[in-house]
This record gives sequence, C-alpha cells and structure tokens, in this order.
Amino acid sequence: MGPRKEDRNKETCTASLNAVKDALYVLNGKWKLPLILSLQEGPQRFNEIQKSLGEITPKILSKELKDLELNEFVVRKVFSTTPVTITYELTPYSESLERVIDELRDWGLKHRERLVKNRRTESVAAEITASL
Amino acid sequence: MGPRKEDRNKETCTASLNAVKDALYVLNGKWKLPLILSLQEGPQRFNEIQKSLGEITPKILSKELKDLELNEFVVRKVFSTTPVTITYELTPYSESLERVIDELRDWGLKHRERLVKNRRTESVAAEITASL
DNA sequence: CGGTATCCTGCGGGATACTG
DNA sequence: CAGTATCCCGCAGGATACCG
Repeated sequence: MGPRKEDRNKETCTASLNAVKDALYVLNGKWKLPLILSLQEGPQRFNEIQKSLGEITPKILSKELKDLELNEFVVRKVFSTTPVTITYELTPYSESLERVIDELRDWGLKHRERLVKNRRTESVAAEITASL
Repeated sequence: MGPRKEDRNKETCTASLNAVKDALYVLNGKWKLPLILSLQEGPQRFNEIQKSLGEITPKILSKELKDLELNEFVVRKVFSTTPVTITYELTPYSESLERVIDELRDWGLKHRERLVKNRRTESVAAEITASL
C-alpha cells in the first residue's frame, strides 16, 4: 500500500519546494549572477574578475568562485607558466542555466512594467470590503 | 548617434541582470515560496496560514503577506461579518509565476541528481593542471 | 599575482509580549 | 482573531591587512 492521496500531494509539494530552493540557492547572493555573466565574456583571471566586478573583495570572490566550482559551473585551470597563471571559465554545464535565467529575466521585465503601470492607475482599490 | 556597440551590450547585460534580480527578489527569503504554495490550496485566514506553515511568527507572516500584496500576488479581503473575517488569497496574476517556478523546479531536480551522481564517480579530477 | 586571516557591521529573521 | 511593538541574534558580506 502506498501513502494516501493527500499525503502524496503534500510530499510532492514539499519535494518541488526543495527543488526550487536548490535552484534559488545556486543563483542567490549578491555576486553569483554578476560573476556568471562576467565569465560569459570568456575565461578570466582572478584579478581581472575582481576589476570587472568593481568592488568585490578577494575573500568574497574566492568564496563565490568555490561555490560555483562545487556546482560545476566554473572550472579553475592552472597553467604552468612562470609565474603560474590561473584562469576561471564557465563549463558547458553552466549553459543549462540559460533557460532558467532567461525565464527569470523575461518574467522580471514584465513584472516591473506591470508594477510601474499600476502605480499610475492607482489601483489600490485592491482592498475590497466585501459586505455579506 | 546611439551608444557604441560594446556599451549597448554592457547596458543590455546589466538590464537583464536587474530583471533577473527583480525576479529573484520576489521569490527570495525563507517564507515567500512556502506561503504561495500554501495559498494555492485556497484562501486562508491569518491564523490558518500561521498553523499551516508551522513556526512562522506573526510579525514575519504579516510582513511577508504585505510584500506579496505589493507585488500583487495576494489580495487581502475583509468580510464584514461579526467579528470581521479576513482572508488572503492568490490573485490571477500570481499564476504568471507558475512558469518560472516550474522551470526552477525542473532545473533544481536535475541539478541535484547531477551532483549526487558526480559525488559517486569522484569527478574531482576537474582541477586540470594544463602544462604548456 | 592569487589568494588567507581577522575583525566588524547590517539586516533578515526570530522570541516574547501586548492590543483593538 | 489579526495583527504591532520591542528586543535580540546569526550570518552573509565587507574592510583591512598579510602571505607564498
């Protein structure tokens, strides 16, 4: 015997919740997205990234890069030049993010338009006082 | 004369970045998603939501609901019963989130699978030492 | 150049108590 | 019942300095 219908639904529900949270977690924080977008221009070295992002401190950059490595969006490559050269570049797998990011971007654009429009039309009649 | 090509690209780029951030902002935080999922079961009253979410405090719940109202995902309805009854329910507009959430969920599921699989195959050979 | 090590701060979120 | 008011804490993220 399997679980009852309501239980299955509840489980399915919290399962999706966790999946969504996983996805959000990956993109979350102040620097993940700027970092990915920056690396889409091509491989870069630590200090190059730091400059292109503006005000990020090395500690944070280091941590963010490690996170992205763990999630396999980024590879750290060590070249035995003298002195040693290190680059970070996006993996092919990182391309799987594009669909998600596109979807988020499209939705984000529409949402902002919508909010701006509604500020004008003063649709704050939203608070209905439904008399019975 | 318009801006140079590189500038346009940069602007387009930061524009999408902001759009994505808008979208993420809307779903972010500990409670937004659980709250939306809970309200998908139908309209609920303040205390009902509180119970169904488990450990959320009234202050936080109040704040989250206001956020969702501002973004027009939720309507607060006041019924003039005695005593007054108040419900919160999802708006039709909140359905526009479904595509985004589905996309995030699908990606999240695959990503987790992938990570689990790769932990096993011990693919930490990812750190290449490319000699020149 | 490519990072660590320490210290510090703001703020998202919580505990608890109170109110119309 | 449907919230506000106060106080509080952990932790992401930052400033600054230092290291191989």
